[in-house]
Amino acid sequence: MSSSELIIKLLQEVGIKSELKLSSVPKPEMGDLAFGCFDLSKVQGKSPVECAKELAVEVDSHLQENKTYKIIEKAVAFGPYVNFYLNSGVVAKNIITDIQKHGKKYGQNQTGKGKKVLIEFPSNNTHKELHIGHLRNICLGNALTNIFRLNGFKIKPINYLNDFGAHVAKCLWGLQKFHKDKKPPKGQEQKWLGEIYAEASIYLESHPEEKEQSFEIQKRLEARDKSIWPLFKKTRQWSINGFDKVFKELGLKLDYTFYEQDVKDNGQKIVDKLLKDKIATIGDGGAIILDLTSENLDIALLRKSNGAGLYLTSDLGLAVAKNIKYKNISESITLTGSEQNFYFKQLFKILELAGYHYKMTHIGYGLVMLPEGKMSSRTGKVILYDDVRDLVYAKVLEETTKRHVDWNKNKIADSSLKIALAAIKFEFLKHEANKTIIFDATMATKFEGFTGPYILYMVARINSILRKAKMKKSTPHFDLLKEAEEKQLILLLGEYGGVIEKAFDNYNPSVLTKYSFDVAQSFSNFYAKHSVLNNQNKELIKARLALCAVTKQVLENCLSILSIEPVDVM
RNA sequence: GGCCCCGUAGUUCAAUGGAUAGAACGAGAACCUUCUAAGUUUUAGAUCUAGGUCCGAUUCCUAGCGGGGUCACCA
Repeated sequence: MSSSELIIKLLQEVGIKSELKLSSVPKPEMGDLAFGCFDLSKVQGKSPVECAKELAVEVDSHLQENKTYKIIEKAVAFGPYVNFYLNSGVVAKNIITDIQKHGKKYGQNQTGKGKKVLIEFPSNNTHKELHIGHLRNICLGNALTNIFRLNGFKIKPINYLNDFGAHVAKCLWGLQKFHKDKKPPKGQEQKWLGEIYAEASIYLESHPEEKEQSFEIQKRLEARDKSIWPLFKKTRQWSINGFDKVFKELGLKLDYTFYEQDVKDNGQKIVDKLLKDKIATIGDGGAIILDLTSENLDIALLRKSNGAGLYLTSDLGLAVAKNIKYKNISESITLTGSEQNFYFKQLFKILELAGYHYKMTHIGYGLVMLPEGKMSSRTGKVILYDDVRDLVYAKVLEETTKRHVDWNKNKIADSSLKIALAAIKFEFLKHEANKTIIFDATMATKFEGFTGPYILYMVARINSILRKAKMKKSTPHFDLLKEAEEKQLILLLGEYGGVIEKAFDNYNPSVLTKYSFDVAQSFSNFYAKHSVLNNQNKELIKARLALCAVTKQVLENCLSILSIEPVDVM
């Protein structure tokens, strides 16, 4: 039983019936856990301060009589709160042995046992660039996948590659018009296509009279016409190969990938059915629409007047495909930028009207903006993932080379890449999901303070201590861990399970970046004030080594959720 | 204009309706004969405005101001 569960039990025993929630305490000298007497004051009709005073006395005397609560030392009233002081030794023993026992599985729960969840991301487009918006998407998706898994869900990360829309036609049109006999640089095929797409897109904006040619290509594409199909297949594969490389680098492991060209026709069938059932109607100019104004969702366009499908058409087909591939889905999550929030409200409503009733969740994360404004491929103001990685990597490489003159080139490169990816991922995960990020390159190349490298550095320092310690493993005397910094660190390690639940409840991995930083900082405080190895007391060294090892375990668990790989030395 | 999201130190971000609003970067001042200075200590510095609900509001409600997104043949 955890210390907070025990306190709740204790409060129940003295007859508290209101909702029992404990909170943390602002300063360590004021105790370790607090119970606010606000609800109680309403029930008893006294002021919260008065209630706390009486309750503290009652609880404290109950404590002294009852020997089952040796983890709780005393209860003291502070204003409207009753604060509980925990016994350092018992707390240390409980938490440290719990972490030692469960290791990588420490803090997991079974909330989602038996439930199958799909999470769909990054849902990017072939023939287009991969920019830092996609990077945020992948970082969030990876972390959410891990968070769901730790909460007991069976979660399947799936991708939906949009390989069949107008963007493909635009790119192929540009390729034929401006680059007909050119070959892409080797290994850069995907990037090359993305550049051509941007070029064609900009060109067509200022030459609308030529748009017809791109529509023409799209028609041939949808008809799988022989004049365009081989070029489509070849370039599509370039994109897919390019994405796979990035996905692998970022640690994204997909369970399955759906392609728009495979699902679009099924989407058209659903539109036909909705029309037949008189749910959808024919609107202005002969397009097929669905009036959702009564739901405050305006009008959704299901099929163009020329018969061609839209993004929405394909998304209906995707739902069909998902339910064929995966049975008994309890929840389907889609992760996109927040500019699609409205679109997904419409889509989910239409799917409901079409007879789909599992839980559908759209997570719309905030846009990634540049200090000078919104990213836009039309004006060429886009920061590509590759460029950010190269920039951060170059900076880490410089630092690592300076610090480790004795390392060989491969070791420096390998370590630098891991640190660079840690810096990037952490940077993109530390903001709350629904908030806009203003991406500043100078911030991303700083590796101090609330950053990924700071966490890795603490893990590396712990590794260094553990390497130097040559002690036999034995059960330490946890009573020896009584310094304030030790106690604070241990209590923080005990909160890990609750943090995983919170991240899950809010679909928000940022609480984990914050928590891992708190743990790393708390360890750093301990490290600065107390030496682990330079000590007369062998038993104290053993106990502190155990604390170091479990701190490392919790930090590595956090990093693993964030899909960040630690380094042994840095 | 309708709808959605956001407004907190110079900057980037925290804070289940609760104790003195926390960090990081930047600026100023310290600390490497001491387990890795990518570290630690320390000084200055903030809740957009006006109402309301509440014992108590950064948090909830209303209005306004400011920023972003979105609103049928785009993805």
